[in-house]
Amino acid sequence: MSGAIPTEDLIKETAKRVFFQQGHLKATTQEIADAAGVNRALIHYYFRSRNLLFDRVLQEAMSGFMHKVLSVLEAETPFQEKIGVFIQTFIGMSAEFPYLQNFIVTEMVKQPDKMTVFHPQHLDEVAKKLNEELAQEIQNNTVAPTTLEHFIVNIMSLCSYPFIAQPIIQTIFSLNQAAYQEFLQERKEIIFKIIFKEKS
Amino acid sequence: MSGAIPTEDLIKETAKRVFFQQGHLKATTQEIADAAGVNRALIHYYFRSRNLLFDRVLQEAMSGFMHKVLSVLEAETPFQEKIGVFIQTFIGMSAEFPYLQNFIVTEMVKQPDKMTVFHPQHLDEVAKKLNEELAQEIQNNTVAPTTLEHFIVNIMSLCSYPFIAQPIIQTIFSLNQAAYQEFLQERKEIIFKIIFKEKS
DNA sequence: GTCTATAAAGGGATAGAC
DNA sequence: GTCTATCCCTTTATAGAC
Repeated sequence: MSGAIPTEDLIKETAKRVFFQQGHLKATTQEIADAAGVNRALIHYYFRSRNLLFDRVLQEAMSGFMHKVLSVLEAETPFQEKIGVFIQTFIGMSAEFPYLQNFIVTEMVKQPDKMTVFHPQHLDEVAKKLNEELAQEIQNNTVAPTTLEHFIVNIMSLCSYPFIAQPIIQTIFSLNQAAYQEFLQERKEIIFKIIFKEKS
Repeated sequence: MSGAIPTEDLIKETAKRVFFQQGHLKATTQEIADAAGVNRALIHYYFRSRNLLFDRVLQEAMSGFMHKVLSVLEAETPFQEKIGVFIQTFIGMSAEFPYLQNFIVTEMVKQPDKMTVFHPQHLDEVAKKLNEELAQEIQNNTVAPTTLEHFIVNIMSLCSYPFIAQPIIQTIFSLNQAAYQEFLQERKEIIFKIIFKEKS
């Protein structure tokens, strides 16, 4: 039937789920095959090896993430609004694939060559424009003096770390699953407020 | 000779180095033995299995980290100074074991029961005191209104993430190794400034 | 305590039938 | 395209000599 998902895509989507949603970094081909409801040999038929499947899935996830984030930063909206959407988007995507950030970091330590996706061609002109806008904010005294690098890293840190370190934070503050989800949502506003100074 | 390191400690220290400084999460018993300059069988003689070695080394690292951080927060110094030391300490320890945070998270996803170290007995009273001090800062308008949980998570995020995500950030901003070390040092001041509002 | 040799298990990969 | 059976390699773990 025409509505059925091709086996290749089924395997790929299942792998994404197992890796990035369940956080099962070391999932074997057998486990992925079981989760997809297919025979293990089919993974080798379509992807030749576990590594090639892994790399392709990770590559697609990384470039998808980067693409979405960049498109937000390229938008022709006021700076503060743009950063607000950036925070929303970053947290939203992380909520969908809670372990992706962790995977990226763990993997990129081993294969730094696979990271070109994080520095696309037009990044420099995007940065140039953001730099001008940031300078304006600093002049307006809505942002504490800083560089674009620190400014961006601050936001990424504040958005990303609570997902990466979820089990630790949950334990420290004795938050159950529901409370932690609530906590993460609260952060959208908290982060915006810490980044931009109240006008007084 | 009496100055020699006992083999058991040698293995343990070597494992710490391989795991948390070199970031070799999947290091085999053979690789650890080689790095320590001992025979592989000795690892099993002293620790019985790779898992037990791994767990003990991780446990010690985690409790050491938590202990040091808590002792800073318990100090009888002014709040802002205390938080300043906290930032310095957190970044300092992360610089010594750049991959520890990553290990903890990756591992704690699999064995959440091993995490009791992150919620020691006296944590609640420490939190109570910090809460009062934070309330005072908020009243003084030196900290934007927030909860202690978000306040602490903000600091941990800002300190920890740049280590965890080093390869990504380096790529995005085209920073070489030396530039990145400089960048990390700059953050000590940057983080303090973003946490505490300038008095005006 | 330290070594060598070997067992035992787990998982990736391929051949070949259907 | 999909399955079963099998091979092969890696790595952990143990037995036993020194």
